[in-house]
Amino acid sequence: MATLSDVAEEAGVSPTAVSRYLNNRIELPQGTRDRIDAAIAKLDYRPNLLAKRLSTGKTEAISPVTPEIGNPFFMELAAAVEAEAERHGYAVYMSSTRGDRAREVDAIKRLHDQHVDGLIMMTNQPDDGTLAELLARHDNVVLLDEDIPGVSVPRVFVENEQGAHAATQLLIAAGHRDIAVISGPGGLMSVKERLAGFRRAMGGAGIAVREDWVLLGQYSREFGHEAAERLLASRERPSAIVACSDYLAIGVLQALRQAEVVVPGDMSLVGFDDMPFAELVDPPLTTVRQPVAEMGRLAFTRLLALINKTETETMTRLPVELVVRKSVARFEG
Amino acid sequence: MATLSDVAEEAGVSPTAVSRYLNNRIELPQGTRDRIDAAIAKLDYRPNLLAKRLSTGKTEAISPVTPEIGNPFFMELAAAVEAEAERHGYAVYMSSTRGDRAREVDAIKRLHDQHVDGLIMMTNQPDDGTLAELLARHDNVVLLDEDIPGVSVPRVFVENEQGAHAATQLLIAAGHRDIAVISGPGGLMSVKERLAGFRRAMGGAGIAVREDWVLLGQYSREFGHEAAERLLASRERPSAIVACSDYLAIGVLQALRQAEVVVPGDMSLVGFDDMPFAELVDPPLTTVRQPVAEMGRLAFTRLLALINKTETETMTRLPVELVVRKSVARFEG
DNA sequence: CCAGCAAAGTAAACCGCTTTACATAACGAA
DNA sequence: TTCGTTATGTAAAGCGGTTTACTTTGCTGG
Repeated sequence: MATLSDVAEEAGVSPTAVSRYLNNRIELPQGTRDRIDAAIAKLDYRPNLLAKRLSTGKTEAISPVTPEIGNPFFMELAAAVEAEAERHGYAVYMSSTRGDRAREVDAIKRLHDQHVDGLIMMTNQPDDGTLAELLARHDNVVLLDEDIPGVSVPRVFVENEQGAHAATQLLIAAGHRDIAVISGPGGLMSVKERLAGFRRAMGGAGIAVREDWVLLGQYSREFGHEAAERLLASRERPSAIVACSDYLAIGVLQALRQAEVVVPGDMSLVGFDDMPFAELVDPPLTTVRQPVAEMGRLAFTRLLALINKTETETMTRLPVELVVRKSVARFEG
Repeated sequence: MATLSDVAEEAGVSPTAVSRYLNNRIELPQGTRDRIDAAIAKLDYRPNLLAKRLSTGKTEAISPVTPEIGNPFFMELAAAVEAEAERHGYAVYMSSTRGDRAREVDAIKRLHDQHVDGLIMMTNQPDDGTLAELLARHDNVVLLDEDIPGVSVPRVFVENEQGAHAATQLLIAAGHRDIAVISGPGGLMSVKERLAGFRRAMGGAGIAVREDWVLLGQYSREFGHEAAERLLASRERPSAIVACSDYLAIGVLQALRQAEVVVPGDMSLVGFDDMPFAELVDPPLTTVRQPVAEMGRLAFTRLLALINKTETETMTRLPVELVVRKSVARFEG
């Protein structure tokens, strides 16, 4: 592998000249430039990024940290981040934490170790304070999709409250009054906000919320399944369910199918996220779409600003959109 | 950020001593060890990986290269690789090529740039020779899931032929004789092999393969849709379809639903891959499961062997498994 | 009493690049 | 002729580790 010095020697100049030339820090006459270019081509020189990084202290790389690789929502988000980062010449190193606190901590430390210039954190579990404390000591982090309370960094979220409100209103408008809601861990911002949106819609229609129909657990298929079974087991059944994540909705769908409850005939259902499979399931799922591409794009933009010290704290809320498919029917009392 | 020298000074020894101690290249008396440990703790020293890598030329990192982030199959594969790599203390940098030749080339060059010690390549388009030529000049690459003809590196594939054979036999055993097959780009090894399996099963049952029912295109939902429409438009319809990827199967399913062809009543369907959504669609898809976790694990193991120079070329075939769900029915002539 | 050896380190070069401060030559102006 | 500029570079010190080849010291055995 050719080095900078090899090129310099080949071109008959000093390594300094080559380095500065390549970084546009010097004006050289045409002749010299040609010789250097020729040497680079001849030797197939490619700068050693490691050395460059060590020397400059900049890595030109960022890392989206996602809880689950394999979760389509986070992957779409990460892909969006990647696309935008690439446009700006930044390398992207994806890392997944599998919802493991220790791995989240690792990711942050990796930033500290200069692996990357910045982090875009996504998480799906409530923080016990560990992350907040760690993040407080680091620069160049932006939070995406979910909050970590107590840290003051740029944040990119969606209108969770409005989304859940719209979803619930759709059900109410279809004549439903007995509506259950299934959501993730009570500690998460998104859970609280979506729940708030649900309550506001119910309140607005003058319907009392039955607290035994408010089921909080994990944002997982398994919990969706379990929650739906619990609802079916209760003496009075709701006629509609708001699932605060498409993962939950899928679980619900499975449980209902097993119980031979027809969606939307016997039970209406609306999800949240609009994951890629939402339109593939049976029936195609009515759900609240998050603007994934825009979220990723914006998160990177914020991070870049942070890296270049042109920004401190900001929080952005992106709008969501109700996507009506086939999982909601009119309630025929 | 504390450096090795800081630690050395604090402990009253030379940087060399600290370095060698940390890398287990020297035996030091208890007292010295304690002083170094104390200094490390006091200064919260963390080695600078960049410097370490520059110095040693080893990165202790690998990179799975996948065509599409967002494709659950590749993501599961990547996750499996990651899990195994982590067990061995290797960092994992995921990169996606979006099926773009230029980005595949980039990924290989990154290896050359010493970003990573090795690559696990996945691809989903036939190579025009570019990749083969590039790979021939590089060490430490292993191919996963799909072949790139003409390169001699370790490879981890599945029994494509057997899988398609089993799937087709299932249909034949259910009484079907008019069977169509939909697959990806004809240049891909997996396509050829799955097609071969299909033909062997048909031949074994003494059924002639109708070549106008052999539809090759892309491994995508769109092509699945298109191919299914083509089959429906033909005067004689098959009674069953072998889709050589679950992505294709999903597209087929959509087209059939639109045409109000009931699966499996009017048309039986079997997929390939067993992607996570396969059991979520309607009807749950009968498909051929690839042992994703084992594939990822093995690919990393091979790569590690390669890095440590303990292996040259090998090719492993992992068995697949037919997962019977609800998309196949008996043919009632 | 001293050669010889093990124990406990260390000096300095190196990995490949960047950057600051300085050098040399040529040229025009005073 | 001499001086100041400008154009065209260069030497050398980092960045933070690793590693090879030594050195020093103390002990042991003959």
